[in-house]
Amino acid sequence: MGWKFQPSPTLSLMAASKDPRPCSIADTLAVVGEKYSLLVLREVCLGNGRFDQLVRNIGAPRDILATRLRRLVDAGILVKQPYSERPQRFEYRPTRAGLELEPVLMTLMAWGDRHLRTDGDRPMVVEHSCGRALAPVVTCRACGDEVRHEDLRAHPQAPGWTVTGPAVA
Amino acid sequence: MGWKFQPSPTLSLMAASKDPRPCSIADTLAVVGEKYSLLVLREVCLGNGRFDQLVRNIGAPRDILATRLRRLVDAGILVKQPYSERPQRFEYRPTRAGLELEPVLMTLMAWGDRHLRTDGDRPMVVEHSCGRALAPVVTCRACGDEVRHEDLRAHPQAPGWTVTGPAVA
DNA sequence: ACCGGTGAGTAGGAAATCCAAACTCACCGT
DNA sequence: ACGGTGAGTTTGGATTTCCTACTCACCGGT
Repeated sequence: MGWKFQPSPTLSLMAASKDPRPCSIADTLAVVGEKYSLLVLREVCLGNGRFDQLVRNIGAPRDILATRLRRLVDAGILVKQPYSERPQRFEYRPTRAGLELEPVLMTLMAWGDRHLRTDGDRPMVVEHSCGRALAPVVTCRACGDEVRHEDLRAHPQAPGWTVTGPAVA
Repeated sequence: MGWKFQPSPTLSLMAASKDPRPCSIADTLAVVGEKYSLLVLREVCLGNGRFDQLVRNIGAPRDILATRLRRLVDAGILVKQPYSERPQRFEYRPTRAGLELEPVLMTLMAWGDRHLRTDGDRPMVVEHSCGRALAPVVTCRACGDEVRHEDLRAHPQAPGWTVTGPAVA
């Protein structure tokens, strides 16, 4: 992508460059929305954090991958840890903030499983500690109910928003 | 972005072009991972589905937006509905599949609110029908528990995967 | 000491995308 | 007739991406 960020961007600077609205979705995508970034996170969460592993597993060009890794480290989503001195070798690992993006990955995976695989074959099953295959559901922390579009109403807290009201095809 | 898709891609064709692994995360990102796509979905879920509204609210170039809209319609995430004949005017609305991506948006928003806004001011609050501000949590459908990294184990169902095992910084 | 191999990148130019502004086309209101 | 709106398309230049090759540091075997 190129979610527009400056040469030497403090995190706060680059986030709000183009989107006319203040929005945490846009800001988050400015950090992890570029091509490959979320796939990097997928690999790193699986424990495959070495540069060449990432190149092989993601299929990204090495230079782009290097750029993405720098960015994710800058954003506090990954850390670069040495796993061997002499020869110096590094491994990228998720920080706590990085791990908190894992639910996004799970939700994306679930959507893809449901809507993109008519054959019904999941290429990957994630097992939850309860013993079952994970089927992630987004719920409301307050009431515990599954979040459905009809139950949501948006309340802009800052100028720049117009909300016409929900409508579904 | 450019998540690599061919000139005249049937949905199934373009998904699996470069990623060496079969993966529903990658496949889903191939559909909605390009720049602006998820912001389009944000707007459309808010009911702001007209072309010029989208241009203004997202800040995307008109040609790119046109491309994204075509793609999202092709993918069955949006539909283009006339809201006036003579003059012909259209509005994009989410399909059911599109709405099922809303949890992804909520999760991204929550992450941004928590990690990108040190001031603590949310630019937008979504109210749930239970009366509280929505704090989305991803849970396991089977047991209802919140999904945490430590509780997950990946089981590849297809060749191409290596899972080193979880590790956190 | 030499040879080949691995990990982690960097360099350089071609190819694809993105962007902004201008342009189109159909219609409407006055 | 004139200006304005909605929904795009065109154009040409600025950025990004992509691909291949190269580097640099080190290791292990002979």
